[in-house]
Amino acid sequence: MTSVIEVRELHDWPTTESEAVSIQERLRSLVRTDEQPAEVRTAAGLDVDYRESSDELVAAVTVLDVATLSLVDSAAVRGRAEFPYVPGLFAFREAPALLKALQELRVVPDVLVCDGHGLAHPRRCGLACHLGVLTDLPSIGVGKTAMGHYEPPAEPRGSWSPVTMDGEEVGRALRTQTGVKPVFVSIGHRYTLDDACDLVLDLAPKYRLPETTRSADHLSRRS
DNA sequence: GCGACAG
DNA sequence: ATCTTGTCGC
Repeated sequence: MTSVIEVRELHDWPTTESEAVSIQERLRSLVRTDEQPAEVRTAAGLDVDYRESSDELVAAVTVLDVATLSLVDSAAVRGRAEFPYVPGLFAFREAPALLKALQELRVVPDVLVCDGHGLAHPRRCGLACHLGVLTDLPSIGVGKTAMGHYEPPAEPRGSWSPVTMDGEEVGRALRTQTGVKPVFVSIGHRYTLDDACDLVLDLAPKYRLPETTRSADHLSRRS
């Protein structure tokens, strides 16, 4: 059974934190920020649910039609966290199972909407960058809490403010619902920040989190 | 040296 | 991530 999504073998599995850091520095050099898909008709949501023992997990991917937010495809796989949770190395914990789930899809989504950050990361290589580079698919990160500094955006839906790290703009705090805490959007791979924010607003017409994330979260909990 | 630090 | 009550609103 061959996958429609090919996962590139760009690195060995790290044994230590310093090996993981080296891998991120190399993956970072492969991130493309100068491209944008001509047309984004479908978007994938990715999320992981942890079970007892905290290293048993279920990774879920859902693919939604952006115009209608209806479900086009989905996949869920059980797995095991292969790395401890270390801030900054989060991707090594969740990416393996998420990549397996992506390989079970029957359609190739136009963009991956990841539950975590992309360039808004100490080494500018968060989960969304890992998944984007390893699949070579466009990707963005949508985090629920900030990494970096920001001022709260204005109250109306659609308002945003820059998120900075080391004086550099790495993402945006985006208000998806008026009067509700913002989400934190950053680039993963082959996408622009302006378009990422437009996409997240399209995907979040009613709730704070995009429907991609919500549907993947629901699927992971039921699988 | 200490705090902060996605999920 | 997860542990947790009641409450408000559709």
